[in-house]
Amino acid sequence: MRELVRAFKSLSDDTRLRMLNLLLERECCVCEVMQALDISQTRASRNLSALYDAGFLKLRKDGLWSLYSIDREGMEEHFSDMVEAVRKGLEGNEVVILDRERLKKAERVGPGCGKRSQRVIS
Amino acid sequence: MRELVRAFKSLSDDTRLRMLNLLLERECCVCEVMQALDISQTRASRNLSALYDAGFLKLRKDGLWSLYSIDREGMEEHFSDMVEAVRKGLEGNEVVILDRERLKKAERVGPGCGKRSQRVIS
DNA sequence: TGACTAGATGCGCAGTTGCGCATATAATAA
DNA sequence: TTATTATATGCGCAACTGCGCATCTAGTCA
Repeated sequence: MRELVRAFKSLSDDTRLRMLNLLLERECCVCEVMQALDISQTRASRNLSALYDAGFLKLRKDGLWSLYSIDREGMEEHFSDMVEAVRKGLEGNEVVILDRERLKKAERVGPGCGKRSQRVIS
Repeated sequence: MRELVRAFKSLSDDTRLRMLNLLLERECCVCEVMQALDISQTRASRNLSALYDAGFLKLRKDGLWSLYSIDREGMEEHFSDMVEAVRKGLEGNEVVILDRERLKKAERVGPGCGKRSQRVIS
C-alpha cells in the first residue's frame, strides 16, 4: 500500500510527468532532461530519483553519466498501467510536444554533453 | 496536464485508495465509507469529494444521502487504467480486505444508517 | 412550523513537498 | 596528483496537504 501511494505520489507532479514523457521516447541522462525541460540540475536529479525510487525507472551508469530509462521489464503490471495512463493522458499536450522537440536538440553525442552548451555561450 | 496531475494526486493517499477499493465493490454513501474505514465524517466527506473532483467518481443524491460510485462510463480511458492499477496494486492487501469485511456489516438498509450505530451504543 | 440527520465546508495547525543554494561525490583527463 | 565535470545531497524556506473542530446546509418527518 505504502509502495502504491509512493508510485502515485511520484506521478502527481508536472515535472515528473514531463520527465516520464521524455523517457517514453528514449533513455536520457540527467543533463539531457534538464536541457529538454529547461530546469535546474538539482530539480532534474531529484525528480528523476523520485521516479526511480517509486519503481518506474532503471539506472545505468556510463562514466560520469547517469542514464535513466523506464524499467519496462522490471516493472509490475500495475506500474505499466500507470505509465500507460500517463502516455494517454499526455497525448497531444503542447508542453510535452515541445519538450520532445528540445530533447532532440539536447542529444548527448559522446562526452561533453554539458561542455557543448558552454561552448555555444563562450 | 493539470487535470492529470490532480488525478494522480487524488490517488496518492491511503485513505483515498481504500475508498476506491470499497467503491470497486459497490456504490457507497459517505456514512458507509466512514464506518468501513473507521474514519471521521469530515475525513470521509472530504476525501470522497477529492476523488470526485479528480474525475473518478459520480455522485447520486437520494434523500439525505450522497451516494458515490466509480464513474466507469464517464471516465476517460486513461482514468480506467489508473483505476485498474489501483485494483491490481491493492490485490491481496490485508487492510483493504478488512475494509471490505466491515463494509458488508455497514450496509445501509433504509433510513437511519448512522442512527443504527448510535442505537448499539445506547 | 421545528427537530433531526447526512453531508459539506471555513479555519487553523501540524506534517509534507518542491526546490534553490551550496557543497559533496565520483569518474575522467591532463 | 590536480582540475574538471555529471550527478547527488544537506539545509532551509515557502507553498501545499490532511484533518479535527465547529458550524452550516439541506432533506425529511412529526
